[in-house]
Amino acid sequence: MNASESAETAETRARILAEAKVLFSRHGYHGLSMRIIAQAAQISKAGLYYHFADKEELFVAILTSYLDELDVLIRGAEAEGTSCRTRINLVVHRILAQPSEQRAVIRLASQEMGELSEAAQQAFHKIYYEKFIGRIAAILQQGIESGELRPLDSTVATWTLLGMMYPYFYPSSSLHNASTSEIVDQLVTIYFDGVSNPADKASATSRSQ
Amino acid sequence: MNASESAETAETRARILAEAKVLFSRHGYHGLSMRIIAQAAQISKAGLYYHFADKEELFVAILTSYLDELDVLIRGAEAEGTSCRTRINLVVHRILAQPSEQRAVIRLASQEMGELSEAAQQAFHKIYYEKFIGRIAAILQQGIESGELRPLDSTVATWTLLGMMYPYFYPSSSLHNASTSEIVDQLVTIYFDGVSNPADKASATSRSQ
DNA sequence: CCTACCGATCGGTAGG
DNA sequence: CCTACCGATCGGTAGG
Repeated sequence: MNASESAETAETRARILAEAKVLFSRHGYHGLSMRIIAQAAQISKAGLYYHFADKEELFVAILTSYLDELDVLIRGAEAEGTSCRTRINLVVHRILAQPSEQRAVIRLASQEMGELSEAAQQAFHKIYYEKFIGRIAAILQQGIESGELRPLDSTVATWTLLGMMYPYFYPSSSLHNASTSEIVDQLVTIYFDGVSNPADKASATSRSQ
Repeated sequence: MNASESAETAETRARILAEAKVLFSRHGYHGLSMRIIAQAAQISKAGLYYHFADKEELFVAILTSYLDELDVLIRGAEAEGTSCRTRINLVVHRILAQPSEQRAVIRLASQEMGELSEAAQQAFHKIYYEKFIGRIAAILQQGIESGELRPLDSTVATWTLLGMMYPYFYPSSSLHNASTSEIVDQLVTIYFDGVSNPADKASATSRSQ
């Protein structure tokens, strides 16, 4: 009977996390109250506090759980891809293939990190870099070292790539319905080849300005 | 005396807008209270409501005032630049040359638009596209039509460019101290030429995957 | 003693 | 523009 009680507990906890993830992504940290979360998870507010010590702990649980998913996703892409470009291509395609509530957590993290306590901020910042940012940067750095990419600052290269994905991290954008594989291809191609027409001389001229 | 009263009123209003802009950028719409804004602007909370009907009106005033700045900035770049690339280059350089509190308003707008009332949302969305997004898209569309850019979706091209700038729209990022002209050059070059090494065959191979 | 909560209410603060 | 407040709701906790 203990086992079934624990299973119910885990189920409730998972339901809270799932509901809160969607709502936090939509309204931000301060824009969402514990009352609303409790309502959505069909539980009392006090019940919420049985599972999570406070609002911050619940919020951080959402972020870290998603980072674990990203960790798996990136490991898979690293293993399957051979070149820097194929690996990045796989990572971008797979992240943008996720349901928008999932990938919206990336924006949520960078957006609301500053609202957390100093301790939570530092702890989260660490795993954020270990499991996500640092991994992307490492793939790009390898590409720079192997000569596959031009010699540029890997930090700039990383943030530029993540930035390009950013518009797709919003929950209710018109872009989402359209985030098909073709659009993702366009995005990755812009990153790796740029938007200039190679057959055009004007772009090469204006480039030196 | 009316004139001097108006001048003082305008001064107070400007002080409120300046303080609130910084604080909203740091804490988001719901993360900042009218009490804190009043404190920062050295005014009573009721005094705040003398100048702005409610929180939303103050918030929207910050956004629209910045959009007017962007309007001037983009007009200037359109007039000075000749090619698509030079014009975009000017726009990006000038936006990222602004103090971080200024350009942070762009992120603030896209981030918190959903928290506004339906009416404010629609009104703001309109001028947001008229003065900013639509203008960038038009410059890129010209580049596509003239053959300077590859034939791609101008919406995707626009959001990709804005996304690349996004990391620099955060107020307290380590990237800001480093947003020198050189880094902006790297960013624009990635956009127009991509990150791949032209002398490398592997990137061309993996591209067709 | 445990678990998985509930109804009610705490001290403070929100926008107005 | 201020002092003095309001209805409601905030995050969090009491005993059972």
